[in-house]
Amino acid sequence: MQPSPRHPKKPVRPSALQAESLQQTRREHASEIAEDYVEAIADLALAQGEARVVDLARRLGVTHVTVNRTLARLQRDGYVTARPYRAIFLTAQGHALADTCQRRHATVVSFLRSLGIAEKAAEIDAEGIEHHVSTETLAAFERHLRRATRR
Amino acid sequence: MQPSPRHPKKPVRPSALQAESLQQTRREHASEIAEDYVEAIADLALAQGEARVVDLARRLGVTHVTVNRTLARLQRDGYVTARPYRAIFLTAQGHALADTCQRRHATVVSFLRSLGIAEKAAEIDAEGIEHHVSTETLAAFERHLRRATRR
DNA sequence: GGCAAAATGTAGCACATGCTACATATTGTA
DNA sequence: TACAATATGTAGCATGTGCTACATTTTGCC
Ligand SMILES: [Mn+2]
Ligand SMILES: [Mn+2]
Ligand SMILES: [Mn+2]
Ligand SMILES: [Mn+2]
Repeated sequence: MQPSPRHPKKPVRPSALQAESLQQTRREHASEIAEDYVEAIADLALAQGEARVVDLARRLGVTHVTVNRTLARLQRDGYVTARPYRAIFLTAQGHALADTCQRRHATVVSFLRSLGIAEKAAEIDAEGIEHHVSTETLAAFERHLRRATRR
Repeated sequence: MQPSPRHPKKPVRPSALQAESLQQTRREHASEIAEDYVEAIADLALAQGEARVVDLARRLGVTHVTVNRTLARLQRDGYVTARPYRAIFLTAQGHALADTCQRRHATVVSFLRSLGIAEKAAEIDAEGIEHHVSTETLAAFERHLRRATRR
């Protein structure tokens, strides 16, 4: 122990709440890659009928090796089906997640745009922010958009 | 190659932009832990005069082992000074980062609160969102706050 | 001063997520 | 149909970030 704290123990933020917040953030990070992948797969399936490893690599900004290993995880976790040298398809679970994520992504981008943020910055920031937006916050974003639109 | 795409190649989002966004998000994740640590160290230094490993562990919701290894990285990267069995202190570089992060954290929380989000949810979401807020978006949040306050 | 409790340090494991280099399969086309 | 280009797969490396179990040091207190 150290001698004398200059101030009585009065943490600016309660440790318990910050610990809880950070743990939540870590959980969100763990599911984040799955979310971005299923979103990209759904996009590609819509745009060109199917998603190939090489498309995903280009889209996600990683090598095909990384895509491959991640797809194995997604398959293990029930989000996609994939056979060697074939296209990748979403399971029902994957589709459900993709829908949720696409909708949430669009909402976050629109919300940022409504604050006057430029298209490109809105896209870039949304890609990170989207994974940390709770149901309550998403609802607040939608509420704000409805208000901004009505005017 | 696969036979015939049902639609002409018209990706919903351009691959290049999404790749760039995701790469930016990954870069932000790489600096995120450093940001949360220096913020916590600054908080603790203010509240009780110094930051100890055990305080950080409680605060960050991880074991003291994780704190230890992370502190080695922060030391390597010039954010903190630490000697065995002693308290941890921020370098000038660490202080600068902590100030920026504390200010940004406070802005994000206030912004979410101004949208009607409850205290706890605002804290939790802000802990993740803060690391993905660009200068432009932070400015927009501040602008919005000034407007909301003035009324 | 000495001892028990607390704090700190370290060894070693697991998993995620990126990479390069190289091997194999598929496909478009000459 | 063969072959070159493209796509896909795999081995092996690095780093980050979490953990448990155990060793060592420091500290509060009798
Ligand atoms: Mn994203
Ligand atoms: Mn994040
Ligand atoms: Mn944070
Ligand atoms: Mn923070």
